Amino acid sequence: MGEEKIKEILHQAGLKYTPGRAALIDFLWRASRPLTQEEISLGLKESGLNKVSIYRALDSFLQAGLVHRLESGDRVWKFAFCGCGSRGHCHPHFICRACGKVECLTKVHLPEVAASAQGYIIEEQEVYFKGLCPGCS
Amino acid sequence: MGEEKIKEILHQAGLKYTPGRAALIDFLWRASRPLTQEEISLGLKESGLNKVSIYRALDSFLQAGLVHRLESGDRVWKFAFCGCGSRGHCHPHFICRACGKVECLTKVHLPEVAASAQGYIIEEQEVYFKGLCPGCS
DNA sequence: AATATAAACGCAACTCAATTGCGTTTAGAG
DNA sequence: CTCTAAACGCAATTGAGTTGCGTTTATATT
Repeated sequence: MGEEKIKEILHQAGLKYTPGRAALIDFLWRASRPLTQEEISLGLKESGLNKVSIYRALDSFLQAGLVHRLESGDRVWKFAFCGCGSRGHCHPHFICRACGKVECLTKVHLPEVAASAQGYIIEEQEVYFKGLCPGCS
Repeated sequence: MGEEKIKEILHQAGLKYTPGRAALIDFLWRASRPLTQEEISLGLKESGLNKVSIYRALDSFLQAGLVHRLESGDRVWKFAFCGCGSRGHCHPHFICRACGKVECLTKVHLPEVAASAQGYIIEEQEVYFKGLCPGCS
């Protein structure tokens, strides 16, 4: 992602531009799938961004709606850059039980579920498919 | 739940009948919603079942398909007794962002999603609705 | 009923992702 | 250039969940 675009995104979110955060956004954007802090740390090794700083940056991105955060069954947060803007997850995710990787199924259309039972206010919806990915099946 | 019924369930699962496990199954069955280990410990205080024993019993129940296990966004396992038999979750769950409680939406019908993209083998499906429950809205 | 044995249990110690505290550095507005 | 709040790094802490290990107990078999 271009530096100018990243500056614009951070500015619009009310966050400061720093080399670490720019590298983080670019890395998430290029991955185009949810990543753990560990995966991010490995990928940004040369940038030297601290583990705590990564978590804090991701938290502020989350609050600003720049990323989605999800658990995929192993009690580890995964973060994905997402430009859809909605607070709820805009697309389902596929979790491979063999390699553990998570993918965004941006092309899968989710039908509307009329779950507006009495008194329930539904703000977000998350859908997970679990099984084997093409590489593992 | 009756003692005979519990004995039958445990026997069918190849597990021994113990007072602790019987109390655990009955408690989960009466709750009819996913509970954390902490909630279970509080509810079974008088039974004195140890935290580790609860986790180990729940794990064996999980393997036997007697319970479902899910994460509801706070990195804490929740376990629910479920007689549906399927390994995948047979119904969606509602998570209240205010009180944190999770409910099984057994009455909500999930439409089939044709997500059988090339190479993906889908074994389970989990659907979460997040928002406010009747008590918190 | 007695015995054998594998499962279940309790306690203490451990793991590890995530968070907190705190002092230092830096971005960016004025 | 200066000032201030945001961002950062390091070390210590938290807490759900797990592991090791010795003891107890359910239950099948003699």
